Amino acid sequence: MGKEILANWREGFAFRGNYLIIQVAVKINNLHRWDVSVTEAKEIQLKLANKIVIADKDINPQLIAGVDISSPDSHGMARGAVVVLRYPELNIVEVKVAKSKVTLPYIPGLLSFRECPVILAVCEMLYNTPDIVLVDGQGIAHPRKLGLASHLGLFLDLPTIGCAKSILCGKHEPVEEKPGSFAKLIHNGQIVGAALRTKAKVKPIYVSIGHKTNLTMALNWAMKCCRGYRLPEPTRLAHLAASGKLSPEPK
DNA sequence: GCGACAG
DNA sequence: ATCTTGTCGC
Repeated sequence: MGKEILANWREGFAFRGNYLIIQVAVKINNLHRWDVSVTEAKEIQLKLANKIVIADKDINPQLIAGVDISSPDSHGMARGAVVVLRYPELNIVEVKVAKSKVTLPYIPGLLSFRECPVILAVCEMLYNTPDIVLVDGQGIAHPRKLGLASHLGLFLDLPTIGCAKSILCGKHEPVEEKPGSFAKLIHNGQIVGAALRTKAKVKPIYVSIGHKTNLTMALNWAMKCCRGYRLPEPTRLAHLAASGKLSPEPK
């Protein structure tokens, strides 16, 4: 691994095209040897979190994307998927799927180091540039304010929204049953996101700012991308694509 | 010290 | 994330 690349990663300026060779190091019970300790990875997150931009104005998206990765197979290969939909119809404009080697184990709080390379690799294949990207994971609703959606947003330099299926940190009051209802997610006395009821009688999803968005936008666009399922179409379809259940060709 | 813990 | 069939309800 080039020191330059690592240095750039540390500063949050890893170059597009080079991120695949970035190896972020994590040492876990002496089972693995990596290049950066857990402590260092957390310090990197704190630095990157300072670069997150909160949008002051909304946007009128024409293209909304969703990203996800499959769980790695026995060889550590995972499929990354990105689906681009046209808004408001939500019809498929582009689907890309690509396999990458996953090098890090899953560690709560460090998910982005595991998934970013896979997702960035597939996003590099995109012909279209989405206006917003919905991500299957937290944004700033994270112990160090740098969930997958935020980390990805910095690398893509695009507005991102975290749409997680469960809580990483924070608490909230019960959410009304009516779709569109939400309850603020509070962590350390701060509003870090919200539990959003996307569908009646189904558990809420957890929405938070990724990058270049704000909570109002995040809730609004996540909700407007829902079509009768618990998950918004972009991440729902990306999940299907990653698990090989959606043709990697435009319909 | 103990539990919690995105995917 | 994953192991897993049918089934109850809108």
